[in-house]
Amino acid sequence: MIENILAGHAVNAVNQLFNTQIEPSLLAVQRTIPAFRNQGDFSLVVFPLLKISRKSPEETASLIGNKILSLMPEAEGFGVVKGYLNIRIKPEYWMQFLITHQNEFSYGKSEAATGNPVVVEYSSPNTNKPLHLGHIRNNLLGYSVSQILKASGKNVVKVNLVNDRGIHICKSMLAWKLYGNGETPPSSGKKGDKLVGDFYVMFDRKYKEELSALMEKGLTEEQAAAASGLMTQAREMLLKWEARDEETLKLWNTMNGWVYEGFDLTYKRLGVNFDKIYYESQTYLLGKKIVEEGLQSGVLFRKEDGSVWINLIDEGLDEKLLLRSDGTSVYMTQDLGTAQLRADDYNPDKLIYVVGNEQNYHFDVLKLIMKKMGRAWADSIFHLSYGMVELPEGKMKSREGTVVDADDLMDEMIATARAMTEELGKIEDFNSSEAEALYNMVGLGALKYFILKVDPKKNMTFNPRESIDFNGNTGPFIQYTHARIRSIMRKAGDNIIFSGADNLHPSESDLLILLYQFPQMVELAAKELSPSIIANYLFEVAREYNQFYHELTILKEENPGSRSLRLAISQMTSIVIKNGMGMLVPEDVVLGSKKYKPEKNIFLSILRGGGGGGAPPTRCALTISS
RNA sequence: GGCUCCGUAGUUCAACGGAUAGAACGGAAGUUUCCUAAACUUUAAAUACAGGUUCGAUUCCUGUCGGGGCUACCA
Repeated sequence: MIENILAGHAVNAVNQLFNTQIEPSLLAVQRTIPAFRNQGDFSLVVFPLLKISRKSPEETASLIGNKILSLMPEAEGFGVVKGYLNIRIKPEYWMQFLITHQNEFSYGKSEAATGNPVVVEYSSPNTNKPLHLGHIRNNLLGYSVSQILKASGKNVVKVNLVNDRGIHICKSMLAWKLYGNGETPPSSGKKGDKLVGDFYVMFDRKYKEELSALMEKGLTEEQAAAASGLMTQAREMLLKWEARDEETLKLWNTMNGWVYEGFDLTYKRLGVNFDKIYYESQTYLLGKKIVEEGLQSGVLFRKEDGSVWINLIDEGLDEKLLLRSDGTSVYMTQDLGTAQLRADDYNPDKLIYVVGNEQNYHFDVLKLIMKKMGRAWADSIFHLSYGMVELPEGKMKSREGTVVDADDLMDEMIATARAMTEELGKIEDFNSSEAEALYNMVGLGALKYFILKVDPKKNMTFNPRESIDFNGNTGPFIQYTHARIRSIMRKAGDNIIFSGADNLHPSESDLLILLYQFPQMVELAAKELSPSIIANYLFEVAREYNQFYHELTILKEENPGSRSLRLAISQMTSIVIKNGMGMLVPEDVVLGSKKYKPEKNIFLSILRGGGGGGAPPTRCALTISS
């Protein structure tokens, strides 16, 4: 890439001028800021070289500039502002780039994957709670990071961890048994996950009623809890489950099945999917074995009451419980087993966990334990920790009933898209299924883009109204730009072949250089595990394209060289938007597939939602505060 | 209290230690006989505070103030 070529020549120039070999890292090559674009395309900061040159910044820059001009065939001129050397690259270089890549439909995406896989865990919700806004961020991040890693040439395995066992699962089962009257998703008309979630809530309500009744009789809260018949029955059910009681297992399978079916629908709409599902019910025993191993090797210790702990005080942390005094496992126990299983299954380069930042401590501890247990792969554990999602009205709180359900939110986004479209009267010639498809694409595209454009590390505010605006840094703005380009390409006909033009307009070269940088952006996003880098880049591409579109005529351009140049740039822009969007979400969900023949209205060109296959899914239980 | 993350225009987001801190929304003012105006152009507006390191700090370090999270034999 040209930045590296330029840096290489700069190193040589310094060597020849000042007889000093410098590290390329000393030289920062960056895109020239717009204010000085009249001088050059890329800039070199020469301040770090002043000690070597022993000359003024301006003089040093001029000397290097002249030397680079003689060394570098791609350079055609330079300008100097203070310590900044601005190098102009020949237009032919950018045209050649366009000639080479104009019809490369996989531009920016690596075709072949190499190396051991990267395992990305995401989603992992609690099967008692339907997915909410917090999960949406988790799912979108996990899916997108996986796509970005793939695009950068990694083998990626997307995995989900299902929290399908434990006392909380028994609570919803018990409530269904006692009060459910045989209700099923079809009989109630509820989604499976919602139905089970309702019984979980019902257990909690009945339990509290029982407690207050007992406390009215004079028991303390603790006594009441111990005397609770409901809780006793739940515990009994857990014991039965662990003892593989047939009837309990049957109910367990049935109700889990309902939840998975419900989650499946939500996953499908979100457009996420998984390569492998891990179930806690299948990993917690392995976790217990690892605890056993740790006890024998002396890494772990047992307290008098029988509970097992690890001492991490020397590491600046605390003592951490790994097994309860009654021998049952805790959250961490199963994670030890799950991590081991993944290491055995894939021998991965990296084990990425997409989990909210409230669990930072948990993953620090997980990594440390594995290290102390002598697992060489412990260092490959990486917690992709993301911030909370808030609403303009404030935080979601389950107690206050302000949790935004994922399905409801998606419905609302689609409804807003409908209302806005109808208000503008844009699609009067659409049939109903086309219109529905459009609302889906715009509504869901808005939601997904808005959430992914923010740096994962940061807390964010999701503003539904703002997200769906066609003006501004939004998904619909990018979708609209893509639709505009497709419209032009359709009118231009199929074979656009650019072979050269007389000159480059600044709008053309700015856009072209931006397109040129796409692969670098993918690399950066993969390195940082940050979809926001791709999202913000795509916005810039779309903005730049709209400017270009407004400023220059394309189809009606009379100069054939310029016309084909602009068409080829348009073509590449649409490829970059399509491939880039595909690294955020399944691209046909937000940009449409080619199956439609959008003759009557170009909005159809962004139509048609596909959606990936879904699969069943704990870690998200606490992304909302309670 | 301890640990940790974060404080950038009115608001929501950007900025490998580099130029005059970018956008978007909202505010103000414009652009349609022309490939989609769900677009484009112009404009006012910000680095919480105090030190330090550096040729250069929004970025790194220290402290203060303000906010989030964690600190369960919950997950």
